[in-house]
Order: sequence, then structure tokens, then C-alpha cells
Amino acid sequence: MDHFLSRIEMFKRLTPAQRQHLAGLSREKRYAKGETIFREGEPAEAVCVVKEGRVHLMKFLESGQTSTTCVMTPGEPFCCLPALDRKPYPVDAVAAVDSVVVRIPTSAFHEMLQQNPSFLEDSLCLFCDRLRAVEHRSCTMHEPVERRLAQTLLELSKKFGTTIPLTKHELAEMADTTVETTIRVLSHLKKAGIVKSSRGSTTIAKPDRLKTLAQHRSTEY
Amino acid sequence: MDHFLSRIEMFKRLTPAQRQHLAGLSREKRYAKGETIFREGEPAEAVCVVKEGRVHLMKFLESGQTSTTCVMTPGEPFCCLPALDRKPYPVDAVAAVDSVVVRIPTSAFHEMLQQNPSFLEDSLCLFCDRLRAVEHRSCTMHEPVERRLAQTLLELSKKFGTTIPLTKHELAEMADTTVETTIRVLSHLKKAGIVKSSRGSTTIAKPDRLKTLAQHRSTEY
DNA sequence: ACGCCTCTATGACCCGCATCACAGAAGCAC
DNA sequence: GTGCTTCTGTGATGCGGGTCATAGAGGCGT
Repeated sequence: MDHFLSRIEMFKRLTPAQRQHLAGLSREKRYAKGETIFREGEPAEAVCVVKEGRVHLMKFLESGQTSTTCVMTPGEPFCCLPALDRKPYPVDAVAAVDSVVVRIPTSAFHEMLQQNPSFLEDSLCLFCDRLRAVEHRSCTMHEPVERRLAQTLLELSKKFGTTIPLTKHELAEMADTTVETTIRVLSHLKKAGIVKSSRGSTTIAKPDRLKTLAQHRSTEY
Repeated sequence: MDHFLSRIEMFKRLTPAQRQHLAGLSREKRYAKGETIFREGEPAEAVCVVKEGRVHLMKFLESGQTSTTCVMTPGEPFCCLPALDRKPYPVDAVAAVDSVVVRIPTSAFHEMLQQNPSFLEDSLCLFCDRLRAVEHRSCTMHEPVERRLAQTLLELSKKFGTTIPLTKHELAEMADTTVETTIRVLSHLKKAGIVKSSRGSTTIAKPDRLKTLAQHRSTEY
């Protein structure tokens, strides 16, 4: 029985029986583009895994601006944090395109953490990585937009490869800036031959140049 | 034998024998004001606990600006993260004033996590809290300075009470802004009677007003 | 006492980027 | 096809806050 979960990195260390158990308790659900999967502050009923589509984790600030903290692609679990500390969801999750999500009850996930130490250990390392990433992100927030955008693109290219299938608006929300500025910076980079841009996607042409931009401030293009 | 560690929240769930064990392996070290305890990227030899003084965790960015992510006061352990995933320190730690730090070897701490499940559970929750806090911080980074400063002050007041013994420069590094701007905003707040300010410290006079500022944008003072 | 240094404070300037306004282009519904 | 919507693109304007310059004030060492 080759269930979807068995192909997911995070669940590799579970025994087949344990995976089977989780699979039995989990439910698939389909979400239309723009639909909210859960909201920040809601009690966390389920740990979710993207099966198809794309899910964005976002924060909505009182000031009205919204910030996308993470883009989840097929195979990636999200919001395991509440499964550890039993607190509410820390972000909103929204289907960025039509998506299918596997929902594992938090309680079942939590049991599994307690039963299987190596699963716990793996999960911990994932969380640690996430903490490090967020900490880094919070510090780069005040760097100039160009650099933030470069970092965002490089980050996304780890998931999508050189062609990143996000609109300029979505990129803007990830880099915490506006659509206009994003477009302006990208057209700059396009003129310099560093990226190519088309409707709904951006491709990185010269990763090295982009990496340079992500670190140092360069005056010349 | 009432060792220092027994009075620390994080180690409450250890057995006296286990605390004794850790205490036996740990070493106290004194750091002068401004002295670096460890640097980002160094292998994490020790989990540290502040015994006296004040330790700042900071990030030094390529752009030259430095950001203080956390202020640790006596009784608080810091940088337990590397003890979980065995990766290098994620930040610099600097003694903000003359300080005494208890250093517990990472390996001993790690052993303890594996031996004592309830200790592990507690640590995890602390760690989850931190992740939530950092995630929140990373999102508020783009709010106007006034709000960031208000949040910073409120955050610090949880540790220090109404009087916060930090210089304007230190506040600035926490709110990710400059000394000048910090002083200007604070003098604003001072005129409005919300805070009082003196050399090396700032006291919150009207916490409620400050909380309002931390959330909404107010035009009138 | 004196010099030195850190901290606080205030004004002038300026630039990055958000905001607003507008418009063409591509896709989709019907 | 026509209309509607989303996405992309560009210019004008304005403001927040960083940067620079300058200076008084309080501490500390000697």
C-alpha cells in the first residue's frame, strides 16, 4: 500500500504501520484558489500536507498589509508547530491556486511524536531549520528592497527551480514590498539580463549575479 | 545543595540528581562589558545561562547594521537551539554589561534531553514560543518606527518591569532603527506623558497608551 | 581639578520606496 | 466577438526615517 504519506520526507522514519495508522485517520480536502484553509488563532485541529497545488502561509497585520511568510508546494507539511505545543495556528493558510491538502488530526500526529523518538528528532531538526530561517528573515527585513527580492527569488528557486510561477503581486508579498516596486526592480534586473519575466512567472537567468545582489549592495547593473 | 540551576524555570523538571550532574559539568565564566561570549557560526560547545548581568543576542549583517534580537537577563538560558540540532550558534552573544554566565556543555544538555522526556517537552514549548515570537517580530519589522519601539518597550517591560535599564542606542538596535530616531520618538512619547526617560533608562508611565500605539496608528498624541 | 568618552538631544538634508493615478496586455466568461 | 478582471508597467508626488553635523550633559579615570 503506497500511500501518499510514504513519499514525504518528514514521515520517512515512521514504520509502515505507523504511516498506515496516520493515513487511516487523515482526510483529503480540496480548496479552491483563494480559499482559506485555516486562520491564525484558530485551534489547530490538523497538521496539513500539500498534495497538489500551492499553499501560502500569511500574516495579516492590523495595519492592513499582508505578508506571505512561506510558500508550500506538494509534499511539504505545514504548521506542525501547534502539534508540538498544542497552541493555535500562528498564521493564516490560503490556497494560492486550486489545491488538495491532506489533513492529519493534530492528536494523532502528537501521539506519533511521542511513540517514535526518531520521528520526534527529525521533526525537531525541521523546526530548528525553520527557526533559523525565520530569524534570518527577520533581520534582512530592513535591507533594501532589491536585496530582499533577490533573496526571495533565490529562496523560491530552491522549490521551483529557475522558473518561479508566482505573480509579481505574490513576490511582493513575500519580499514585504508593493507590486509597483517589485515590478520596477524586476524590470531593472531584466534589463541587466539577470532575470526574465513574463505574466505569472519569473525565471532566473543568472543565479550568480542574483546571489551577489542578495548579499552585497551593487550600484552598477 | 541548592545550586543555581535549581532555581531556573527550564530545569525545574529535572531530577535533583540530573541537575547535580549538569551542575558538576558546567562552568561559570565572567565577561566584561562588551565582551563577546560566542559568535554566529561557531560550533556550539555550550548552552549558556545568565547568572548575573545582561547578555544581548545579536545579528551582524553584511550591510553593517547590527540588530539585537533578544535581551537575556539573570536566570534565562540562551541558545538551546544548537543543543537540539547540533548546528552552530545562530547569533552572536555579547555581554551588555559585566556579566557572569554558566556554561553547560552542549553534549550534556543533549543527553539530558534524551533521558528526560518531560524536560524535552518543556524545552520544546519554550522553543515553540520563541519561534512564534520571532515570526511575529519578522512581520512587524515593516511597521512604522513608533509602533516597533512601543512593542519593544512593552516586550522589555515583561523582563524589567516599568523601568527599562537600556540606553537609547540599545533600544534602537532592538527596534531596528537609529539612535536619533529612537530619541526623537521617545521625546515625543515623553511630551505626551507616556514614558519618562533618563540617562540609561526609560520608564513606561502609561502602559495602556503604549499598548494602543503598539497596535494602531495614532495621529494625535 | 581636568580631559575623555558615552549618552542624549536637535536641526538640516535627502533618498528609498509607498502611494496614487492611469493604461495597456493577457486571459476568461458568456 | 464584447466585457470584465487580473496582471503588468510607468510616471508623479510625498513622506518616513536614515544620515550627517553639532553640541550639551553626565560619568569615570587619573
